[in-house]
Formats: sequence, structure tokens, C-alpha cells
Amino acid sequence: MKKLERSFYERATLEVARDLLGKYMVHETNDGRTVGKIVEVEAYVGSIDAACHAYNNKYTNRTKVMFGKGGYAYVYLIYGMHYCMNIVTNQETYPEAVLIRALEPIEGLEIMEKRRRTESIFNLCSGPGKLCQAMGITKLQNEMDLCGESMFLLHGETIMPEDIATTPRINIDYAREAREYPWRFIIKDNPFVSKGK
DNA sequence: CTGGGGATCGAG
DNA sequence: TCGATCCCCAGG
Repeated sequence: MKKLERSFYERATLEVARDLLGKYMVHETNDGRTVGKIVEVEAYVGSIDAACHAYNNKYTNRTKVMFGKGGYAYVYLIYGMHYCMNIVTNQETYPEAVLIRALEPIEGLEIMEKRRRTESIFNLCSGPGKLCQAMGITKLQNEMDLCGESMFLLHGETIMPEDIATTPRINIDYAREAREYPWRFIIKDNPFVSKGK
């Protein structure tokens, strides 16, 4: 299977978000290799999106990675205890990213179970915080190049347009009009999607 | 320096 | 439904 190249990520964010469904995310660590199929994502577009950390093109130490080239990881700590994994999209100067919200576990299940302290397969990667724990993603992976050797994506399975559902994003009630933007994409009827909302 | 708030999760 | 827990950042 072929590794996704920079050109895949450096496109319009909503397109990248849709196209990420079905891709395999791989993380190589000392514990071993874990792989998950992307089944749920959300797009964040800094210039116009009140839910995005880089709303109004806000440039801070935390958001700066989103202003860089596509294909890098944006990982941040939320609620003081969980990490969220994003993939930076579009060209330089456009602060945009896609949040990975759920994976279907493909490989390294034993490693995931150990990290998550559960053997329930539907509870390993069915949420943004859970999948970071299962895949061994922390602040250390922030700003990592996904075109490198440690963490990267593979062309996994092709998802037909009719198998993709679109909804508003989860837990962004504070974001005023952006609350309703249909920027969450999931694989229809996939049992590994998060139980958000 | 200070304090309010958050792209979550799991227990009860 | 609610508490844990702490980084981030705006404001003074």
C-alpha cells in the first residue's frame, strides 16, 4: 500500500476531510505498530470558523503549526487530560486542519488494549481522546511530519460517496453560527464511529 | 500574574 | 449529569 504524499494534504480542507475516510493511519513506536482505519473526521477552517483555534487567522504558539504546510500533525491537550489528533491541511498561510475522531482498529490490537486498559474493541478508538491513547499519540507528536517514517497514512479502502454521511460537528456549542456547519464526515453505519453528542 | 474555558471520557 | 485536570491565552 502506498503512503499518502504531501500533495494529498495540500488541498481544500473539506475535500481532504472526506477523502481521509477509509485511509489507514499508522504509528510506529517502541511498543510496536498500531494501525487504524479512519471512519470519522471533522474539518476546521481558521479563516471563517469560530470553532477553530485559529479563528480569524489567530496566530499563537499553539496554532502556528496550522499555518504551515499540509501533512503535519497538530496535537493538543484538551480538558487537562486527553489529546486530540489533527492533520494540517491546505497550503502554507491557510490555518486549517482535520480532527481525527474515530478509527476502526486494524493492527496492533493488543497494544491498543494495553494502552486503553480495556479489551472492548468498540471502545479502543471510538473518540478523539481514545484513539490518541490507543495509538500512543501525545504532545510529543505535535508538529510531526506525516510524510515521514514514524507516523503516516496509507491508501486503505476507497469509500463511495453514497457511503459517507455529513453532520454538524460535536461539542462546539460555543461556536455560534459555525455550530451548524456540516463539517463532520463519517462512514455510514460503521460501528466504530464515536457516540458523540 | 491571574483566571476562565475547553474539538473528552467514564463513573454513577 | 458531573467532575477530573491543566495547558493556553487574553487581559490587567
